[in-house]
Amino acid sequence: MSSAAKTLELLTYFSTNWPEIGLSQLCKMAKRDKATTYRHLQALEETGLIEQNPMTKRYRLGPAILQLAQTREATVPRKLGVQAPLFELANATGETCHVTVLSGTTVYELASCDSPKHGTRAIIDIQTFPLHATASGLCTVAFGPETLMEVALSNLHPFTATTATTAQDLSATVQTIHNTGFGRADRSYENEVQGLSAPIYDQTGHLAGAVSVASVAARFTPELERIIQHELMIAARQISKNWGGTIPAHIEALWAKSLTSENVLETAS
Amino acid sequence: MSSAAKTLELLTYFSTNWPEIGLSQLCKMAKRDKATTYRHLQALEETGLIEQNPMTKRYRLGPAILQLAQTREATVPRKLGVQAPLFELANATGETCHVTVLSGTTVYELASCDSPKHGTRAIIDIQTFPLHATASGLCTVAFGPETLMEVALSNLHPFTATTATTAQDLSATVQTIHNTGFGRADRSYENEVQGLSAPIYDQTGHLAGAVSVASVAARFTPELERIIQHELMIAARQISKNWGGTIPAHIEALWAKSLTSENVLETAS
DNA sequence: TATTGTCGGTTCATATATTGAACCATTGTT
DNA sequence: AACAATGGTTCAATATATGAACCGACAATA
Repeated sequence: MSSAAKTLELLTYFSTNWPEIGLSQLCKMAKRDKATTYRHLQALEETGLIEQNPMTKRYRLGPAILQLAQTREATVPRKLGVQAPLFELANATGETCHVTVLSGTTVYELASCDSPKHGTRAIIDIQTFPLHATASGLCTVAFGPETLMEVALSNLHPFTATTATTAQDLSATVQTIHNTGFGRADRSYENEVQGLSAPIYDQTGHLAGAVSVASVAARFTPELERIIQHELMIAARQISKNWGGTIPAHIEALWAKSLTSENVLETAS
Repeated sequence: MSSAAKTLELLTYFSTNWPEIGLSQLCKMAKRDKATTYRHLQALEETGLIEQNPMTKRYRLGPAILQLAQTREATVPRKLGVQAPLFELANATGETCHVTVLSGTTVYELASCDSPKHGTRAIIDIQTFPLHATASGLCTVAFGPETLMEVALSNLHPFTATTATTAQDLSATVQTIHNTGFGRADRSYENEVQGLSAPIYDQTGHLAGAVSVASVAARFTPELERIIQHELMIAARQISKNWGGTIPAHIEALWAKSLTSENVLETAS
C-alpha cells in the first residue's frame, strides 16, 4: 500500500457521526504509527482537505473539499453517472431499463436504455412515473420519505386490472417491497409489462431515485426475475456510488436474504 | 515534499474549465514523471477521489468527494467558519464586526463580534441590512448579482442626511466600491457609525456575503481606515477559504492597488 | 502501407523518502 | 505530586518512491 493511499484512507474515518478526530484517536482507528499518521495529516492539511480545529487540536474535513465537490457536480452531472451502469443493465437483462429520480413528490425519468437483444421490448414512454402503479414509483414510495404514501393514495388511477386501487392493496404491495428490497409492478401499469426496480441513494444518504427493468410479461420467468434482481443490485450500487452515496446496510441485508431464500426455493422445487 | 502531498496536489489541476485530464497532460501540468503520476492517480482512484472516464481514458474528480463534502457541510456550518476570523478582526480593529450573507436579494446578519477594546462601540442591531445604506449592503450590491441594484433602487429609505437617496448617488457610491474593493458607508445608516466592508466568496465562485467593521465615526481616521482595510482583507480571505471559496483575482488586484495608492498618498502628505 | 508521434500503462535497478520506537512538552486527573 | 492522557519530534534502519527506458495500441501523416 502506497504512502499516498494510506494518507487518503485517513479521510474515510471522518463522518457525520465522528466529525472531529484527534491524532491518537485516529492512530487507533487506522492502526498506524503516530508519527506516520501525523505526517499524513500534515499532507492533508497542506492541501486543505482537512483542517485542525485550533481549539480542540483535533482534525476535521477541510474547506478544499467543498471546491472539489463543486467542480465534480458541475463536471459529472447525475445523468452522466447513470449511463454506463444502465447500459450494462440493459445488456445483461436484455430488457428496457430506466433510471428515475425523486424530486419533491414526483418521480421523473432521468434516463432510459433499450436492449437490442429482443425484437419485442417494453416501451415505456412517460416522463413522470405513477407512484402506485410502476416498479420505480412503488420502490420510491417504499424507501423514500414517508409523506409519499399519502401522495400515492391521493391518486390511485386504475391503469390495468391489477393496479392497486385501494389503500389496503397499495399498503400490501409496499410491504412486500419493504421485505424484499425490490420494487415490483406486476402488469399494474401496462398489461404486458412486468417491472422490477431497486432504490438508488446519493450523498445525502437519502433515497435519490430508482433503477428499474421493464420486462415483457410473456417471457417473464422466476429465473429471469432472479437474474434481473441480481443485475439491479449491481446497477443500483454503481449508480449510488457515482452519485456519492451507498446502498444502506438494511437494504443490502434485504437483498442478501431475498436472494438466498429464492435459491432455497429453487433447490427445493 | 512528501509523496502524499504530491499526490494530493494533483487534485488541484481539476477545475470546471478543465474537468478531464489525461495522464500525459497531467504530467506536463504538474511537471512530474509519468510513472510516478500514474501511481499517484491509482492511489487517488482507489479512494474514489478521482475516477477514469472509461471512454476517454482520462481522469476526472470522483464520487467520494461528494460524500466528504456532505459531511464537511454537516460538520462545519458557515457560522462556524466565521467565528475565528471575526474574533481576530474585532480584536485587531477594536471595533464591532459583522458577517452578512446574501440570500436571494436580502442581506442577512450571520454573526457579529464586539471588541472589548473601547467603551463606546457601534451597536448595530438589525437582522437584515439595507442594501443602499450599509457597508455590507453596498458591498453586496457592488459585487453580487446585477439584479441587486434594481432591488436597492426600489428602496432608498433616507436613514441619515448622507444616505444615498437617488439613483445617481447610489450609482456613484457603488462605483467607488468597484474601484477600491471595499464597501464604505459614511454615516449613511446611523449618524455616528462609519462602516467598511469586504466581499466574501464561497465554493460556487460567486459572492456569498460580506464582512464588515462598524467604527464609531468620532474616532475614525485615515490611519484607522487603512488598518481596518488591511484586517478586512485578511478576514475576507480566511472566511472565503473556510467556505470553500477564494477572493477573485480582480478583487485582490483592487485591494493591492487601493493600499499602495493610499500609502503613496500618506507618504506624499 | 510504412512512418511517425502520442497515448496509457509497465518494468526494474537505484536512491530517496517513509517509517516507528523512543522521546519531549503540555494538559488535565487522581 | 505522581500519573496518564494528549499533540508533536527525532533519527537510524529500511521499505518505498522514483524515472529512464520500454511496450502495445491507436491516429494522423506521407
